[in-house]
Amino acid sequence: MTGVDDELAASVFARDCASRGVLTDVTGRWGGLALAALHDGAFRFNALRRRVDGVSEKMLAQTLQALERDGLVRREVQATIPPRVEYSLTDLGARVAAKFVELIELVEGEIGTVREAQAAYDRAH
Amino acid sequence: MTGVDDELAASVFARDCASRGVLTDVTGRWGGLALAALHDGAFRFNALRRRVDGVSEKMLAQTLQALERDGLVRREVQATIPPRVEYSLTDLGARVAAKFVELIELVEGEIGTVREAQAAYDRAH
DNA sequence: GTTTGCGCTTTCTAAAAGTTAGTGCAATCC
DNA sequence: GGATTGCACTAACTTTTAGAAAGCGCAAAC
Repeated sequence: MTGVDDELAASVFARDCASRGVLTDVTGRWGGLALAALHDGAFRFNALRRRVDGVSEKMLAQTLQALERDGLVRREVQATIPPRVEYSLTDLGARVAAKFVELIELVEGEIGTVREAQAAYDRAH
Repeated sequence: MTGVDDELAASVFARDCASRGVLTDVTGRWGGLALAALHDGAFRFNALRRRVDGVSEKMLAQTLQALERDGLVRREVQATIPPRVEYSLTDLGARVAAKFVELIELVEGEIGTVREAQAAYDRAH
C-alpha cells in the first residue's frame, strides 16, 4: 500500500493544483448533472433548468459560467430579439460528460445494492 | 434534442431519486477524492487525511461515514489498544472509484487545454 | 515526563448554496 | 388589448454547509 501512484498523488490530491479546481466544477453539486444533461444535446437555459430538477436559476447560471470558463461548455447567443442562449458541450466537455454519464449509469444500476447497504447501516446505528 | 434518454431523465435528474443522493456523496467535495485515494489500497484515518491534501478531520469523518452507509467503503476496527481503524473499498466502491479515477485522469491529462480556455475567458470578461 | 500520534466529536465562524424578487421585452391567451 | 407567461439572467437576503480550532483519553516514543 506504499506503492502509490505518484502521478495521481502529485496532482489532484494536492490542494492547490489546477486540476482540483476543474474537478470541483465538474463534480460540484450541479456541474455533473449539467454536463450529463448537455450530453443529450444542446439546450437553452430554461430548458436545461427543467431537465436538472431542483437547480435554482442562480446556481445553474453560476455552474454554467464555471464550466464555460473551464472550456467544457459553449455558450452561444443568437442575436434575435429577445436573444436566445444555447448551451452545448465542447469536444473536451463531451469527453468529460461521457465519463460522468458512465459513473451515473453505474450508480443507477446498483441503486438496489446501495439501498440495502443503507438499510443495514441504519439498523446497526 | 427532444429525443431524450428517458431512463436517465427518470432517475438522477429527478430531485428525490435515491441515486441523486449517492451521486452527491460520491461527487461531493471530498467523496471522489477519498474514493480515488482508497483505490490504491487500504488506509487508516490519518493516513488518508494526509493523502487527501486539505481535507479537515471533520469532513473526512463525515465523508467516510456517508460512503460507508452507501456501501462503498468498508470500515474495520482492530480491537487493539489503541484501536486501529482501517478503511478500504467494497466491490461496488472499487468499481465506482475506478470510474472516478478515469474521470480524474481525463481532467488531469487535459489540464493544459483547460488552462488556455480559462485564460481566454478571463481576457474576454 | 513531555511531546506525538491516534480517531474521532464538539463548538464556532466563514463560505457556499438556496430563496425570493426584480429586470425588460415579446409572444400568447382570453 | 390587458394580463399572463416565458426568456436569461442579476441582486439582496437567508439558510445550509464547509472549514478551523480545540478537546478527548490513551499509549508509545523521546
